[in-house]
Amino acid sequence: MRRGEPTQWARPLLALGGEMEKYNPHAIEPKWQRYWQETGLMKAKEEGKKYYVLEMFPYPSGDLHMGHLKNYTMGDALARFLRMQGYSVLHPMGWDAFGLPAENAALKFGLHPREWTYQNIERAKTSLNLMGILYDWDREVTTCEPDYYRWNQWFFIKMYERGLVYRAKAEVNWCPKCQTVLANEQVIDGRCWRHEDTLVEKKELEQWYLRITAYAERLLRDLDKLERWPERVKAMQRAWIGRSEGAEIDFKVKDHPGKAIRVFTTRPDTLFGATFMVLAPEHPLVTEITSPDRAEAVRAYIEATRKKSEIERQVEDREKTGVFTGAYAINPATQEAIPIYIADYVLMGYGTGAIMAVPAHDQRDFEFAKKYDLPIRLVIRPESGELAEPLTKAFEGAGVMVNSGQFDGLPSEEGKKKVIAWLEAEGIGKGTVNYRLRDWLISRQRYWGTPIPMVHCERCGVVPVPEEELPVRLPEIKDVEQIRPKGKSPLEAHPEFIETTCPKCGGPARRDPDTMDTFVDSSWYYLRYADPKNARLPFSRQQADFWMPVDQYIGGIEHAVLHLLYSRFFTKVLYDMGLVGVDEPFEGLFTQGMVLGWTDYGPVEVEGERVVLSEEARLRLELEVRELSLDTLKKMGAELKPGEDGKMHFWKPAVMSKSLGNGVMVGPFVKEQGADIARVTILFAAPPESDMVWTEEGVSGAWRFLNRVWRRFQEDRNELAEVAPDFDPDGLEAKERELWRALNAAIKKVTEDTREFHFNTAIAALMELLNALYDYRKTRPVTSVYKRALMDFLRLLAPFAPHIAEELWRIFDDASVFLAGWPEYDESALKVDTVEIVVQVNGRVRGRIQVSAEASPDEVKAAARAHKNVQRFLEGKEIVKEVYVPGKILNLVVRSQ
RNA sequence: GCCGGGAUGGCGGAACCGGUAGACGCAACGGACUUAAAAUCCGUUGGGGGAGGUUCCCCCGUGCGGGUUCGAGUCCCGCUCCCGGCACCA
Repeated sequence: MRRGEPTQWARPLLALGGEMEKYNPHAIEPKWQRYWQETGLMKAKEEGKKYYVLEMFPYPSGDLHMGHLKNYTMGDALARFLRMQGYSVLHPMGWDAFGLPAENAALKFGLHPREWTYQNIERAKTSLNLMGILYDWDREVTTCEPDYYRWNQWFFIKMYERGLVYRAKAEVNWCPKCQTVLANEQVIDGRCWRHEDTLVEKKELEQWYLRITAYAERLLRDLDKLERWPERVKAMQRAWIGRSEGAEIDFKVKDHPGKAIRVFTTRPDTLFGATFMVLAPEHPLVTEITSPDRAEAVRAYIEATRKKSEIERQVEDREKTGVFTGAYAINPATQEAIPIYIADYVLMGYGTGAIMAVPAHDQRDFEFAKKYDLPIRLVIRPESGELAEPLTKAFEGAGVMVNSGQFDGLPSEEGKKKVIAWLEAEGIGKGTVNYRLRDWLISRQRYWGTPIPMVHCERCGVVPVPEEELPVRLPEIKDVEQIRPKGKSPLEAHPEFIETTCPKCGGPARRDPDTMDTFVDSSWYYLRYADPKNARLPFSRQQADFWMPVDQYIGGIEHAVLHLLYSRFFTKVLYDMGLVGVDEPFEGLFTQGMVLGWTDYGPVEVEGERVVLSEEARLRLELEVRELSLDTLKKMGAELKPGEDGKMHFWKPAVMSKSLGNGVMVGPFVKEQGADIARVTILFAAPPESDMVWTEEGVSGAWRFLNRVWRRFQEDRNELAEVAPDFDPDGLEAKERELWRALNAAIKKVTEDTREFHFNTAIAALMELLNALYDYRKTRPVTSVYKRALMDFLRLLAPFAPHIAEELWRIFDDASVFLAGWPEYDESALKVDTVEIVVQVNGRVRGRIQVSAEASPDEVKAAARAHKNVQRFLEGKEIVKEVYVPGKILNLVVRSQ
């Protein structure tokens, strides 16, 4: 029965009579967890061949569920595997401890954000330990500690000195829920990245920026170096950086001598077709050039634009609107006066905030021209054929230039270059590259973050805090009310913090009241792990050089253009500063799928083929309709199952989350089932990169597998003591040889699959080997090969189910299985005496023959022709071709005689 | 619209470089054990058909339509649908 109650997966452990010990994870797991910590199994040492395994560090949110643990489980399996292979492994963990939830919780419970954070860290750590996930805790990094955030401040000042930090007044994104500004990357579809339901507002504020745009080209270009990154993450970063090549062209404004408007275009070849110009309503020149008779209309339009949300402005297929400013620009190619409009389809945030409109060759301009009856001039014709005029839509493709004076007849690609050369010669434009990427706004009007180490002095202006005075500590709070967001920085309310003296002139000055975006914290934490206790520097070059880059980074896709872009930027800056020797932080990136849980969406009534949703179910599913067909239900991946009340409910897998209440919590699960079972369930259910549904059936499968492992060893325990695992592979009898081959095949498969992150197939290979071990023991006694196979099996199992492997390893050895090395396979053992050759006639399987592995092609062909069923298909035919793939297949191509 | 990734049994998924499609697991069914159930063990399981003493044979089958090849889940061309990202970006 699949039920909602928390004991759904409770199941009694194997109860067998007699002297055999039953598999009891609860009895063995805590013991080994303590043992690994005490013996320092995962202590990283700077010696030998290094491998840096890292999972994205979490925001500490307390008790963890299986959805949180997937990437840590994978990282742990990989780290243990590499450790056994003899690598010097760095596998650290830390906490992205600054941020809003701590403040919100503080306000809700009247608890200091620090206390709340540290309580959560303790609980999260407990969950990780319960799962047997091992870290080098000596390297733990917690970003809310002054020892850590002082280096955020240090980097900020260093970047300031290099011109990479600046303060600017601009229209910024404001989240009314967070009560703070956000960076561009943190606005998703016009909404706050933390609050899907909250539209971001625009505010004009003076804020701190990091000049990430200075690195746009390198951030884009170096993506090509990242061979072990998923294509889609690279695609997302490329799209975000948004490079486009074109030209900037100055258009003089008629009757405004000396005034010019610069536009950006990717199609300089269409310059002769520019019949009007459009400015973004926010463009700074708008008020200057607007003629008095148009002033009122222009003012009204600007006002209307400002009221529209970003969302409204971005809706596709919205009818173009705009107003004429009364001013004219001079097309530098044709010398024609062309009207200047303002329209909200031109955005101030891209290019120069102004465009030359070429209605014949840009669909947006075309629509605008149609609506306002502006001239449409064809300046590109297709390579072949003619365009029928009047046009019904813009021709945006490449072609040949026409109506373009001296450029007529040039192919448009070549024309672009020629027009740019002409513009440059005339001094009225130049070829440029434009990026969509904007500078990173890092000021936040919140308490729980890194104070910005800047001082505002009336006499000296903005002055950085001297290095030796770092860290600038957050002021202590006496009352949580002091951190309540009021639309400006809570730190403003702390005079003992704000009021200071100017480092330059010693006069009275004020500290900057904002804190940094927490993405600054996570942009370099992986470097701190290399040297976490350094009090002199963020990390030593030497230690960083030993461990960097991160060889395998594991995390969610949601950070594709947030954390992963910021971290690449930071690493490049640090590289330029000579602090690290690598300019890319993460050599390999793996984005894991999510964990879904079966979720009860509420009761339904079934009426024949139709399912009538209750109000509760309809609301929770966010559906408009009241009923569904059984077919639709199936397509949604949903099922009808009883809920806790015994009535029919609508169930569907959904991402595990606190709000849906569908998370399988680590603590209770491990207590009732065990950590190894949880680990195998997670790793076996689906390929690691895909989403997996956590099911009771999956748990049963893992439980049965580990139980079978346990029993195999327990049943043979006594006999195993009697034999040594040494033998001559050439002296084995048939059944032994088969087992020996199966063992070596498994070693090969598990080794390769684990290295390539195919944990599901690695575990499948272990299951196959276990089946072979059972099969062998049906008819044969405990022998040396068998013992060897059992020992190697445990070593192969250890990364995935470490506790049971460590426990059973004690049958053979007093030392840890993780110090026993990784088994190597013997290629010669994979050979078989006889092979099965598939015999095809005209590509269709007609028989299988057993031949010696050394059989010559002629022998195989003879044997194939002798095969009874094959003969049937050869009868009366002539063999015209024989294709033989040694050891695999023989295809006889025949034709009727 | 553009970009990226997919589509294989009842289900999750395997299949190296083009060479036995469906590994491994789940579910289901049949049997053994048991007073009974659970657990465990053994067997069957892509669809259809045929012969039959263990077993064997034929046809169809990897989203759809073509192609290349002795041979295609895999390569090529043209589609459909699904998931994700971007999207008035000049």
